[in-house]
Amino acid sequence: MILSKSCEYAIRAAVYIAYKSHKNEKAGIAEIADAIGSPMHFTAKILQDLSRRRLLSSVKGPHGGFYVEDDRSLYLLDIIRAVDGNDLFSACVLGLKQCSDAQPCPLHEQMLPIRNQLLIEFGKKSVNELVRDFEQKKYFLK
Amino acid sequence: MILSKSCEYAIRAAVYIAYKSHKNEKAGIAEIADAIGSPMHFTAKILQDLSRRRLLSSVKGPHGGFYVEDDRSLYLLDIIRAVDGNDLFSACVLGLKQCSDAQPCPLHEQMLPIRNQLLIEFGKKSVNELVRDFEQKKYFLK
DNA sequence: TTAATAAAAGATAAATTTGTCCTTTATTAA
DNA sequence: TTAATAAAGGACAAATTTATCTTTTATTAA
Repeated sequence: MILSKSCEYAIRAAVYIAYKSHKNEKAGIAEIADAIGSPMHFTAKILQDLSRRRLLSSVKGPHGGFYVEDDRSLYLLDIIRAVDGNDLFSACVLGLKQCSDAQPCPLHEQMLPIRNQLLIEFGKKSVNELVRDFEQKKYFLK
Repeated sequence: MILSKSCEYAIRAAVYIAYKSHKNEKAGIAEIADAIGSPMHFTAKILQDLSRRRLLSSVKGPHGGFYVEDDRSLYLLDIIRAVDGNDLFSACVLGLKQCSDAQPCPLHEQMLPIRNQLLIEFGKKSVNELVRDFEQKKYFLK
């Protein structure tokens, strides 16, 4: 799998949160988990982590919840890196420690353009863009 | 990570086994694990599975070990599918169950060419090709 | 100021992946 | 035919990922 389950939840939750923020509403964790079909407490942990990393914002208490400051500057790549790290874009596909541009594994060259493409697609895809698609009911989050 | 650890071991082991087969020798599991820097018994399980699936061959007893019938017809894609399944090439990147060509997720279109590229690269890369590189000491297996 | 609310945090557990060890079975060579 | 060898198979354990539940802390509205 390209992304971990945590990362999938993170992205889907971020889209839903941004969607709510668009309507000037915050999203509670129960609502989020329900909306994206994910385990609530597990999702909470992930979002709390994204909150700590300032990719999302949150407030406690009544009328509290998660929200995004600016979904235009929140890109999938940021979420992926925060949750799964950078391995998808840098770790050797064969698991060889020595593998590098200088001492490449036999798949290194072939993987480069693929990884770049992943970087490009995830890097240019903003949460805002996904929200617009979602608002037009182009897809579901679960 | 693109491939599981099991799958990484599988590919590296297959290359080493094919390399030995090239020299008309069989490879024992202790030797293989040593050559590719992997946990021996764990690697054994993986290879036994590949053996059952006829991607590799093996014989027990003295002068036994693993070998390949024809490394020219053994492609990385076969190994990857045997070990990790087809999810890398088909499962929705956001983990959405409903996602399909007919009802695509917002990343579906962008992922298609990337997945195709992966299919192409893994599909055209034979173990034999990696063995030739390995014999020319172009890279190491650990 | 208090009660209600909701995220944060902590502890625990289930599931999966990865890794280890021991016994059994098949094969070979002597 | 026997002893040695090496894969096959089974049971178990560690590590990681995924998931659940409870308590604590911060915030808000009344």
